[in-house]
Amino acid sequence: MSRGQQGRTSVTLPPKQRARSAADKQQRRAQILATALAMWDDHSFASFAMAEVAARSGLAKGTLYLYFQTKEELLLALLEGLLVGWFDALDAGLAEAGPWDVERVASLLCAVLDERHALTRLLPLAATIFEHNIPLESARAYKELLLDRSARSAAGLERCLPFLAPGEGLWLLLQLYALIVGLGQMADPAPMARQLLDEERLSPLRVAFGPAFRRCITTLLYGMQAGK
Amino acid sequence: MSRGQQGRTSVTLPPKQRARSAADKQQRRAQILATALAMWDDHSFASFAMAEVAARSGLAKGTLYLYFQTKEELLLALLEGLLVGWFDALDAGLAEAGPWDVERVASLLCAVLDERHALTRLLPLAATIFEHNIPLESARAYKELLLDRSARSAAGLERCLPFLAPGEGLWLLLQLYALIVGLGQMADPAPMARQLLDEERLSPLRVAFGPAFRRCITTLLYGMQAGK
Amino acid sequence: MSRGQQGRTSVTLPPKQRARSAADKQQRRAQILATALAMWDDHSFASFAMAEVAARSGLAKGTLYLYFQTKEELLLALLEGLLVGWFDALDAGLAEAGPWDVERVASLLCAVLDERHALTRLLPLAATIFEHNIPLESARAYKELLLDRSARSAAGLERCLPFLAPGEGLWLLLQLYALIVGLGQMADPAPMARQLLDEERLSPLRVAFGPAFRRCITTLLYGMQAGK
Amino acid sequence: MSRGQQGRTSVTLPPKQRARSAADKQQRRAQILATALAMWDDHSFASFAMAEVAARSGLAKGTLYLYFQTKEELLLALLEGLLVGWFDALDAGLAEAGPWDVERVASLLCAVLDERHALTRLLPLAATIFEHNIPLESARAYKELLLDRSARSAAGLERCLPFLAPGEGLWLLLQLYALIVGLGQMADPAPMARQLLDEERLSPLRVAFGPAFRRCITTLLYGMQAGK
DNA sequence: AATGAATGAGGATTCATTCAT
DNA sequence: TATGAATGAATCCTCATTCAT
Repeated sequence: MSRGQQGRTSVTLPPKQRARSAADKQQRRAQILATALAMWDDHSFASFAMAEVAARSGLAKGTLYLYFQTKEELLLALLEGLLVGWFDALDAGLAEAGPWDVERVASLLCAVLDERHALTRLLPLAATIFEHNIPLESARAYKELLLDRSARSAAGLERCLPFLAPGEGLWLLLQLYALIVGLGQMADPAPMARQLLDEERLSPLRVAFGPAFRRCITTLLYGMQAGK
Repeated sequence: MSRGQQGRTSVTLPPKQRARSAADKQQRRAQILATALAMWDDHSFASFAMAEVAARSGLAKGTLYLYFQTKEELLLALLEGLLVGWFDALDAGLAEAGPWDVERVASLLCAVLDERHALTRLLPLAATIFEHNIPLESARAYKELLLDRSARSAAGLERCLPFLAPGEGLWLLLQLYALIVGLGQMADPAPMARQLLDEERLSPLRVAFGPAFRRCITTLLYGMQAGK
Repeated sequence: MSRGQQGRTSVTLPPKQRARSAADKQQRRAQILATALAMWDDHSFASFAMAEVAARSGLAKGTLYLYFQTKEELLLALLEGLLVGWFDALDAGLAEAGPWDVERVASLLCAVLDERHALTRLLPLAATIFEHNIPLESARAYKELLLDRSARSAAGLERCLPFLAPGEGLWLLLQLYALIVGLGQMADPAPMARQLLDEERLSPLRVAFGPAFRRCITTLLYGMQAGK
Repeated sequence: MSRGQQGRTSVTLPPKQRARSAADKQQRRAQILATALAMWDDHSFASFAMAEVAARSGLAKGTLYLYFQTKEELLLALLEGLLVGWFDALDAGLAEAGPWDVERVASLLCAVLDERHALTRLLPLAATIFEHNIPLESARAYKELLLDRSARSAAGLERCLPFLAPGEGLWLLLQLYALIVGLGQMADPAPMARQLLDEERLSPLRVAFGPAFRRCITTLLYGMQAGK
């Protein structure tokens, strides 16, 4: 009988307790990712330190390396988790009954991202991650996940927005990725940049992610519709 | 006869030769930036090492610091130079006589960026630079440059595209920045990512910057036009 | 049988062997300090390099930073250790039964310092250390240690030398610190200075720390006694 | 006719003007030393930068090296100047008619130092200077100066204080050097140390140079007198 | 004599990763 | 499985000094 079945009601495996069963290990992995997610809010890739992940997880540094081969693999796993959540929410939304118009789709796309602020900071990181040392297999798994889920959601979009030609759903998603990355970066400035933007003179450069994202999406959708 | 009187036609000041006049110094500075620009193609912010800039420039490490106080200041200067060139070309294009339609503006915007591939990799770096140690004044100078030139070009855009309401020119430019950053990141993958995208199965994720950028711009412009 | 059970009699932990227990770590720390102490003999603050400490300790540079946050903290720890030893010896000496006269106290003070030659070179360093980057807390801890131990020893001195008024014990110690620093500097010249002092003509400038210190102390004590 | 005789009333040679005559050169040297003296107040040996001396002098860095072979030689020259002034003042004071008692001599010694605060910060530096690269001849010149002037002043002291045995004058001076160094260091703490000493708890460690120096001298002199 | 651009050795510190326990 | 001490490569930046002009 595994420890996991001994009536332990807590969902979380106490740190420093050995994860013996596969389920325990999965849980530990998830805990590490949860810690990393929380940390990510106030860290850049460079300042995101494995030592701090370990400390915040209540684990030793070496233990992290039992679950993730490198720092990059850990961050990639984090990104995957967020993306899956995002796709799930999007697909669920698109599965609802119509009628769909541009505004409703825009609302859905914004709502789905709204709860996933970390994604806007993590998605641009993907490029940085891939510049570094990650196992080819992890990289391929990520790309395949991205493609498969994109294809599925693209189909949903094409279903809800009849003016989209075949293939335009995927193209729309690619544009969204670009906007998430680009607007995310502008809307989330480093402390010094934020300080500068607080100056009245520079205020026109301020960008609020939510409204800007919505405005972009809407414009894009109307543009695609008009293109017919 | 001094070197200065030899009608030196060469544009490049030989390394290790003292840059005495203001012009010489400007030239040396430009050389360093040119070296940095070339290096930037295969380096991330973290791997971009001052030692390598020096070595590639044929200069000593310390010499770099005569021209740029920090690594960040060097990279910010690089970005500024590219941006200024981009704005100049854009403004020059917009100054030509009309008639302007969406397609012509899109063509201009693409053409202007086409020769400035490095910009798509450097613009997203700005966020990283600002996270690090640069003098507040350098940061402010950059932001003000960005704002001033954006405002000027925005006016040009509003002149050429009558359907743009006041303020929409700047908004359009902000969208462009986001797209440059976002699409740039997707179109310029790290070596490992590129290798993966070469696999047939993942080919739908391939993005060619030029066409994608043009398609986005066109869609956005039609969308803004339709919004009237 | 683990290393820990082998009745390890050696006082020194072999370099590169992991210091696992708290005792091991304390020992490693002490080893580093011992290395630093030996090095200090032929180094100034500026030339005292962490790389050399590491090399001489048979450890990696990074390892030093597991035990001391900065170079300054290491040197401050070295100074603290020497001071504590000095105070301990002084207090032990003063605890012995009297009768105490000036000569006996002078003898004690000299004897106590005699075995701690490094102190005369390290005490003046304190000023330099404090000019640099150390945590405020480390600095305060040092100052409080110095004050507490000084106060305790001052009490001992006042007990043994009845002609000392309350407060004069501490004042005497402050004078001693000044003499240790000042005479220490004169008695321990740099190689070039030593070479010069070897010249017959300059011999009057030679100072032997021990006798000079004793002569100063004696004079001071007689002076304080006469002041009554 | 040298430029120096052309009725130039200013005592100072304008920076960047060539020093042609020997007198001009001497003047330029003196200017550099004056600048260095002013700088020394807020600099340690390490932070005392030749570049700043040059800038403050209105000269180029290279020019300094026409007058002083190394940074250390410059500082040694500065120390020599201060010492000579100190000895001059001391000898002048001792030349006045008696009667001399301990208090009057102490007053003289304090007064003579009082105007030369920089000396208390520079004298301890001598050791550091000699640890570095200075020409042997400069070093010997300094030592001989120190010895000669010490001998002369020692004679003056022995004349004024009849209880001093032959040789005790020089010994007294050596003690003074030690006290200047030692007390100087305690009385002139680095900013962080000063901040700590401002805390009430650590106030007993505060030392005011003037009173402390006087008290020490007095005690020493009474001690030497009593030793008869 | 004056300049100041160029030099380049040198040092502190960080942190992902390993591996002995 | 968990640990965490040890590693060591890697990087930015300083500054006394030189030397071509």
